[in-house]
Amino acid sequence: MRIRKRPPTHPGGIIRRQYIESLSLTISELASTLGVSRKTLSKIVNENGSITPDMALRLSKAFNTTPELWLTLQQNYDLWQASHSSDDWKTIEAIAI
Amino acid sequence: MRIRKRPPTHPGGIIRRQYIESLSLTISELASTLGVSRKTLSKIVNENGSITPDMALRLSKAFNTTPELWLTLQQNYDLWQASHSSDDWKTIEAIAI
DNA sequence: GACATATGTAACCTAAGCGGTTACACTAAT
DNA sequence: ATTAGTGTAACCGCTTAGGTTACATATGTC
Repeated sequence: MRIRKRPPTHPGGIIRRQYIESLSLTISELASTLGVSRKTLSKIVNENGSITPDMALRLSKAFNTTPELWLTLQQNYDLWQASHSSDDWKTIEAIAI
Repeated sequence: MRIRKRPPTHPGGIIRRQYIESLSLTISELASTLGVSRKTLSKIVNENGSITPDMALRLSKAFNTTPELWLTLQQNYDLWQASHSSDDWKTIEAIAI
């Protein structure tokens, strides 16, 4: 796999820069639009919460994107975190084919 | 988004057909190779468990694939489930751009 | 200055998921 | 009959998502 030195962009940063700041939304407004609590969106935007499949569907409707976009961002982020939080998996031997 | 009538293939089914059956592995053997409990792998193979980022890394080492492959399969599966378990997100209005 | 709004965050709750061990019943092969 | 492999249940601990409520801190606006 490709090795990244720094963590991939957290989806929350993209929501903040590409949508909230660009469109002059407030977190409270957007949370209301998405039908989630202010806390839930705030955690994500501050890169302290995760995009769940349900949230990905909501974002895709609000921003006219695909839900996969958001989940893939989250996936890349989670994968980087997992690969740096333990070394166990590195010693697994490939199964002969 | 594209509409699928039936749920996307669960990653567990692929592990079963493409690896366990094709290579005549046992679940116990593979669990041991992956460094997880038999229960954890069994749940996944029986399509009752999820591929976590950690598990994706383990599978990628054992099968010489990318971890993204496994996570994307799981993502597609989870997304389909989420989109069919509630209709809340369907009524969200797109934000004007 | 007084007030309202937006925000981050903490405390608390419920519900759920993951992963582990142990144990039991079932099946299939030897 | 015995063994190996399996599904699965019961239990544990830990973590997380999401909600509500409440507080302190800005940053406005009148």
